[in-house]
Amino acid sequence: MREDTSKHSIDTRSRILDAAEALFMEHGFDGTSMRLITAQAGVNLAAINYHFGSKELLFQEVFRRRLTDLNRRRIEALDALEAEAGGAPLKPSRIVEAFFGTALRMAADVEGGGHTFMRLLGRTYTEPNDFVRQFLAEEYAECVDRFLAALYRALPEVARTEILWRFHFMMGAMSYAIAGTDALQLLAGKFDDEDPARLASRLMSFLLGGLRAPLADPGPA
Amino acid sequence: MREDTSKHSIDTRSRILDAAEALFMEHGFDGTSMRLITAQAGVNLAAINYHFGSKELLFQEVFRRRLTDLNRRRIEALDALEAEAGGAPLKPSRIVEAFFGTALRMAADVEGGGHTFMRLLGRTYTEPNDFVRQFLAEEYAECVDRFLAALYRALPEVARTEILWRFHFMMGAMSYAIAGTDALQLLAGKFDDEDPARLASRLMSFLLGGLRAPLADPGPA
DNA sequence: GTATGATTAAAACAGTTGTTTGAGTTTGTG
DNA sequence: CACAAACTCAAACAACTGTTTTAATCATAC
Repeated sequence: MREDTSKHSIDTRSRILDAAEALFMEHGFDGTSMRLITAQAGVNLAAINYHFGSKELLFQEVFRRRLTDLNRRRIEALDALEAEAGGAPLKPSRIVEAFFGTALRMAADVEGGGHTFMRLLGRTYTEPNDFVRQFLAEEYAECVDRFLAALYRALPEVARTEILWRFHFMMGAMSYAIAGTDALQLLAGKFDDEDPARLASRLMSFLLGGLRAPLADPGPA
Repeated sequence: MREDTSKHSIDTRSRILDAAEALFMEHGFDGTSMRLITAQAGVNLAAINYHFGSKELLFQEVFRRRLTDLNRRRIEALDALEAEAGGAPLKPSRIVEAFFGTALRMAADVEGGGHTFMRLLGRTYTEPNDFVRQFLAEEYAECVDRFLAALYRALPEVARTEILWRFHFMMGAMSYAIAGTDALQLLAGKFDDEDPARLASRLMSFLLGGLRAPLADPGPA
């Protein structure tokens, strides 16, 4: 519950956060018990409720400590693009790169924990828990609004609904790509080595291809 | 545990399966209790263990009764394509249409339960439970092998690793698109009405755009 | 050193989990 | 009708859930 205090406790806090991040990623929210987290972190069971208040609040803190950073960096990248363009509309591919490239760079950081977190994030997009969805939506709101506005301006001739859908599809491809590479080995066998580093460039060209694809036939009304 | 028997029990069985399908979709495997399922199905708590053996086996049966059908239809569509081509290599877009279009048509069937199931399936790709992943991988193996082989033959000049990745990305975009339309409202507000019917054509043109995108720069080795 | 507050520790809390039991009811067959 | 199998039911099982409590330990300022 405390904000932050002596060095004694900040160690316990971050040990809990690290263990929780890895375990939530592996087993989901409902599948991860407090006893599992505290055992892996090497702290007492009551420490979670003492430091975070509840399991839900711990979960939110696991996200907040990284997601705030991620979305801030995304917005900074967009700011830089707009400053560079000086009022002129941006290239859609640059916008997409700013949003997804930033995330993919975080996912490539294995030692710092960014990789684990991005896998957790990818899975959490489809988490069934209500409070998780609402929390994520709030945490994303500002960043998504900024990027959608930029895309609307960059593609004035395209219906906004279509841009929304494409953005949605791109989110899905990225989430799944990050969350699923070593999770569900549906395409078993052939993925293994050397690849994670090149995931970013592969995914990015796929996303841009999808973004640039001709709009679908509206079909029979 | 029984294979199938009197009309008394097949009603109980399918009532359980229907309730479980909807609840697993809404709350996930760990988040759905047996008491919740049996209450919604209007049957006794012990009925699940009696008819299916365990919660895990019920979960698998929820998938098997629809997934077997889906993948069989996919393979039939591919068979039809190959018969029509008579030995000539297929157009990649036709292959992709056979795989994803079949799924999207199932997802468009709201009354028959296909919609609910496909949303469940989309979420389950990133389910953290071990037995779920292994079960899905087995259930998909034959179908995925057939379609990958077809894509390899249709795109002989493209490295197989690249095809694998693109297939992976396409799976992600579709899963997320189906599972997430009314789940995580990250792109809140603007999706609502009239759209679900046109999801298929929108997604398909996005997927094909991604599939046709120029290959990524291999980058620094 | 002693007092003060922050942190940790072990134990217990009430509630929920999936599963099993054993008696009851229904169903189909001779 | 009688018999046996299939099925349903309420109750209980032990194990586990997140949380709280109470006492012990630690760090720090006076």
